[in-house]
Amino acid sequence: MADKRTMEDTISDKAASPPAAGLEPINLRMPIAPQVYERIRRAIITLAILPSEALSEKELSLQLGVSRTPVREALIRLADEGLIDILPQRGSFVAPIRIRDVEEAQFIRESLEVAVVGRLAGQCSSQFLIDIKANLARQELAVTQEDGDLFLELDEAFHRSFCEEAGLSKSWRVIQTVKLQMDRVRYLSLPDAIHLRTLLAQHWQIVSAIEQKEPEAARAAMAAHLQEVLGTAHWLSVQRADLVER
Amino acid sequence: MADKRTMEDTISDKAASPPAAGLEPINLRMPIAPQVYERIRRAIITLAILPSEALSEKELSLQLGVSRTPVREALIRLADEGLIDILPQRGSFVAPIRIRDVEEAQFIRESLEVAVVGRLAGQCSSQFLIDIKANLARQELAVTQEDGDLFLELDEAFHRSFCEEAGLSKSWRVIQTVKLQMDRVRYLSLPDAIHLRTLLAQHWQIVSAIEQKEPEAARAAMAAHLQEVLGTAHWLSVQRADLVER
DNA sequence: ACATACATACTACCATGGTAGTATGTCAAT
DNA sequence: ATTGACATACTACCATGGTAGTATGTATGT
Repeated sequence: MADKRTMEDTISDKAASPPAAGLEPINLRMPIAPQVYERIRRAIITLAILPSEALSEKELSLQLGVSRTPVREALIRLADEGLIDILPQRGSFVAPIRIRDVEEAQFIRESLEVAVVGRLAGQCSSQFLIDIKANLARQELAVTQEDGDLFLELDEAFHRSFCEEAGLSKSWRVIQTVKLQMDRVRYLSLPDAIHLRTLLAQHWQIVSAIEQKEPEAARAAMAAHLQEVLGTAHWLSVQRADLVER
Repeated sequence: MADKRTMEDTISDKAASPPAAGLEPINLRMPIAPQVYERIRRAIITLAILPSEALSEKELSLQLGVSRTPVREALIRLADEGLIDILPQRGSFVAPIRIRDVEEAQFIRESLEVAVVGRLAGQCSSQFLIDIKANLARQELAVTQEDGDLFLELDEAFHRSFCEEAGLSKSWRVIQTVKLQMDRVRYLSLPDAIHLRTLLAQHWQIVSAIEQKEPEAARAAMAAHLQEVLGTAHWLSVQRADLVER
């Protein structure tokens, strides 16, 4: 028992953890718990695991080829962040997409990120403007190539860079956490290329306002941009009522 | 082994978990992990455990009379919230009071709570105004009696009630989490009765602005109120440089 | 005096087994 | 058909032992 990471480098094929239903395998040479968290989070966000689906410590640990402890820790953290509902002694379940939760997540994110760009419009480095325009150029490409996943990645970096430039790393963590509630909605609306064009245009407006050093304009542009997701959420709540809980 | 909660109701005095250095004993009939979290959190906030002090899973589990598992889970959560630094394979330590972290926590809290009262000034129930004035009356008493702990408790309820009235429970959780970074500062400044009078006056201004349905006034009053803590933080960083890290 | 190897004593991390609690199906009694 | 008792199969929760990794003191070699 407890072989852990010894002799594991020898590529043993005995009990070579099953295909793992869409979960990529774990690297046993690095801290396991964060990897498990990341795998499950991605699976939920990309709807590889659907809302209300049951997750059990035991089953996940078998699929991932690790023990139940790191799985349990990952589930606790995901429950903290509202992606999972843990019912004591009953089971853990992927949280449904609650329209109410998406709205509040949006409120929190808007409050914070509007304040962040307000600061940035007052003072930011010229290098920051160069870097973020480079990012926007890549977003252009992603949109024309209709590469939704790439756009999502660049969008994440776009928003994160505001917090980084302002020296507000903890703020980004909060945003990132509440954003999880919207990410499933965003993922569902990805295929819509027209929608992506809209988002990109809004990104440009935000950057312009910052460059012109107009805090109020920047705040307004960011608020308008972030409120986009509310529209798609309501749209999905009728279009995909099977996934979204009113 | 693994006696858990069986035969534990018989008041056995064998190995009756030591005095526990200021940590109140655990009720083994209720979920243990949350209780452990709460005990350690309180001990850190009230500076019963000082910044940079080492915490070990094993020692805490012995003091509290529980196993290492719930202790470990509590420490992970506290690390998530920034009250503890976990250095893998080295140890866990109470996070120092970093002036930088206090400032960012203040930024996050202000951004959120200003937005909340802005909403409330637009629309709130009359019952809410009655309840919150009752709270303020009790705050008056706490101040005149110089009962700092009671004031802190009422202050917490005061701020929480805004989020509750607005139906923003998740927002309160975020505020509560970042507030942890300031709580140690607030705790240090408690004995100052004059300071408490100032805070109470600010509370009244906020409520008045809401009652008059003046969102901008309410936002400004809340912002001014929440910025108070920054002053005391900087004051403490020279007065108690032993506790506060610049 | 000053590096360098090594034993020792910690730590967090992970694996694993046992326990109470909950849901559900089965079957008898009404 | 309904209800209630009970066996069964789960679950999350907790206790505990083993492992690699890190720090530190202590000799040993230069």
